[in-house]
Amino acid sequence: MTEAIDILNSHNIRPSVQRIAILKYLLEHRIHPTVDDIYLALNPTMPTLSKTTVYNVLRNLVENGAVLALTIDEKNVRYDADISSHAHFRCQTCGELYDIEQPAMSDGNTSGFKIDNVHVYYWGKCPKCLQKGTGNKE
Amino acid sequence: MTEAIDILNSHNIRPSVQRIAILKYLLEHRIHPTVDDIYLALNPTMPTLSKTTVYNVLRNLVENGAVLALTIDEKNVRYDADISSHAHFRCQTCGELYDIEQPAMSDGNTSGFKIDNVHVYYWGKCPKCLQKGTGNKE
DNA sequence: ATTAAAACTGTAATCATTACAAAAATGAAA
DNA sequence: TTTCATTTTTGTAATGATTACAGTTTTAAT
Repeated sequence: MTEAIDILNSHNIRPSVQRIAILKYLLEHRIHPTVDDIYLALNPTMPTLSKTTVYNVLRNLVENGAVLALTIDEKNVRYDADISSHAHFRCQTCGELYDIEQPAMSDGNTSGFKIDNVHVYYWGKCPKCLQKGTGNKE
Repeated sequence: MTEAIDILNSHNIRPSVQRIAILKYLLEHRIHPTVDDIYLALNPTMPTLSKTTVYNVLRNLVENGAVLALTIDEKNVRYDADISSHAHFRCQTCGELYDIEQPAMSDGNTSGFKIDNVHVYYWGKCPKCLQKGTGNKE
């Protein structure tokens, strides 16, 4: 499909081969990958791809609002092609990063500030890990 | 004041000279400083302080919930001794980091997740920069 | 005073990210 | 379809924050 190309065009980013491949990967793998994840995933089919290009392309995508950069992980930045309004949850037990519903909050103009962007990060225990740790006792 | 000592004790962190100094600095300078800010500020009066100690102490404080680690700045982690519920705003024009009111949001148990912690990061234009850029015209 | 545990220090290593300059690709004009 | 300017990509080297580690100092209890 040409969804990646459409997105690039609509954000005024010229659809080069590398940009298409990286955005396409993000669109098809909603796992909030790191730069390394993306590079390692594309490398087999695109051996000439440079990791610098992955960094460059992602910065471009983020600056133009086509992709989100998540700093919920203390080690690496993670990337998300889903730019719709949603929050992120990091399980402190298993480390998994979830998309969760964005809570309703007073947006717009918070006491004199012009707000362009919001990120909501949650930490806690995910349903799977909650179940495991439920021995009924305490 | 012994506020720093009280906080350390209440979080079961032994109040060493370095821990008191670092937490005290955070309490008295609500500027969300970086590790370097803290190290450079304390160094003149504490020449033997090691930057590694600043890292160690801050990790300890954060792990024990005495201090917040903010990842709103893409370069460095910033630290905040105000652990009450509040959000953070980063002005994309002047770079200033503001404390702002935490919006009311559905907390507690968001669809099966046990939530321990929330960070809300806003980006946009602060009141000062909004005024500067108001030429009335468009 | 003795001693074991905890905390601190300085240096070296790690690792993500960026700078940079050369090479390649692109696209418009002739 | 050549020419040329611009954009993009690439690989290497540099940067800079953070961590690992091992030795030293401090602490607190006996």
